[in-house]
Amino acid sequence: MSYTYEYPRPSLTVDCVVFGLDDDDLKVLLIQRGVEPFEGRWALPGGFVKMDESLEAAARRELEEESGLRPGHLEQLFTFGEPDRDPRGRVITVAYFALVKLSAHSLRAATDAREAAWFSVWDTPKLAFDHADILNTALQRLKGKVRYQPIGFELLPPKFTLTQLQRLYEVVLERELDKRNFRKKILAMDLLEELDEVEQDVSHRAARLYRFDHKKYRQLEKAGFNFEL
Amino acid sequence: MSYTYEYPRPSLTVDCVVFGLDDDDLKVLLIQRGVEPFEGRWALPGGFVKMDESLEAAARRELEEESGLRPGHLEQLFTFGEPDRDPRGRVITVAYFALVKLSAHSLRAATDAREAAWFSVWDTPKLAFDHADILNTALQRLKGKVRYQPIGFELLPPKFTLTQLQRLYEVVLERELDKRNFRKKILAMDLLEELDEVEQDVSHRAARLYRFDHKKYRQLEKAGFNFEL
DNA sequence: GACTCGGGTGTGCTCCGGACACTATGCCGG
DNA sequence: CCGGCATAGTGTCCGGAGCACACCCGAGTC
Repeated sequence: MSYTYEYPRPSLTVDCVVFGLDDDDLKVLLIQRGVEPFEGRWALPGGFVKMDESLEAAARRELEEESGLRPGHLEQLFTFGEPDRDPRGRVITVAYFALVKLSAHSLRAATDAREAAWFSVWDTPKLAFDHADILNTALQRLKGKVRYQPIGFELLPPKFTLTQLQRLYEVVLERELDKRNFRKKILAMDLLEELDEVEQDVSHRAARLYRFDHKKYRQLEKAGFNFEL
Repeated sequence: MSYTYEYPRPSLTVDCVVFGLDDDDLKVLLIQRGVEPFEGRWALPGGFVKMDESLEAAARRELEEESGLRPGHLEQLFTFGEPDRDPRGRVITVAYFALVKLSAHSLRAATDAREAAWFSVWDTPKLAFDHADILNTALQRLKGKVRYQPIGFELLPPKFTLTQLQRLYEVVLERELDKRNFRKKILAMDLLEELDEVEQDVSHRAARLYRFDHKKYRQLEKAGFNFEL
């Protein structure tokens, strides 16, 4: 089966930049390419868009196929379409930006035998295509967005301590925050549910656990409230 | 000449949402379609991407061809790719968002005889395809972006009064601002060059003219300064 | 020369953000 | 059992920014 058109057409792919948080390290999911071009190189997970699926559905599908992950947050990032970005010819890629709770998932072997692994975003191997640009763009987006939308919670386990939350912001924003001011501010928003539980298995005083209240956030959002840290 | 591929491929277009400011009204550029589908309907300017041009270049080219405009600001907005968004088949469109100084340009007749015209963004005719969604997305982007990046100046003539500038923000943000606070804030940024000129042909006291100092802005930007209104 | 229409200016109060250091609690090891 | 250690958890003060507010100015018109 083949397809013929009057004018040439580019290929269309999606690529996903998936972030996860591992204690004090921000990780990105990469897969090792099993075919040319860039065979053996690490790259962002992604692939071709099917003719009857939406772009976002394609991103979810590729991510599921290549890593087994189902992200808690997924949004379109940017479309990369420089004519020479792929040596095989004109390929446009719609990049997506995703967050997963690293604690909750273990990586499944990719279906097509390529390896998938988490890398620190500050120390990635050389990437295929223009994927370094894409990763960079995603990092900027994360940095910008985390401050005025409560998406950071998608990186943490459902129950977390305030210190974990603060660490998350410190890692993403690349600067230290004052503990008291941070707690004051985040608690004042009244978006965290204080649980009757504390963390387990620590060799010091255990911290209280909190949960993010999605329902309350949606209510406040409707009422014109703006999350801002 | 025809082109044959092993797998089906979508078509790729760009569409531009071009905003201009006409006194107290925010305008968007639309063109009237001369061919099916949606013949006679108004739509965003745009067209197919050539195989050897970048996405942004395609946006600029289409805009120039269909209206003669060269925008002062152009950035990628979002990529729309729902499978059914175009009745002719699968068409992905990369939407761009542009600002022009309406004062400086007159609309050239479109080369392909379709009509181009400015419409108030609050009162547009029914648009072709999903262009109403695209316009909406662009409006949100403009609203969000104008507050923390000095792109609003691209909508004003090179020399403008503070009242004009304030009106611009009021129109875009859809709320009134306090005159004194606005002036205090914008002047405190030290980004406006006060000229030795005043506006002409007004039947009341003439207001002083200012110019935006791009060079100074780039300096401050490098030094970590954040525009914010 | 009086009127009209926007232009242009300063102050005080309030609230928010940021700097800052000590006590509390639980575990561990000696 | 007691002391040490590691992190949890908490309140105050100060300065600057945001906001509300009202009057005189200058130019053109009639």
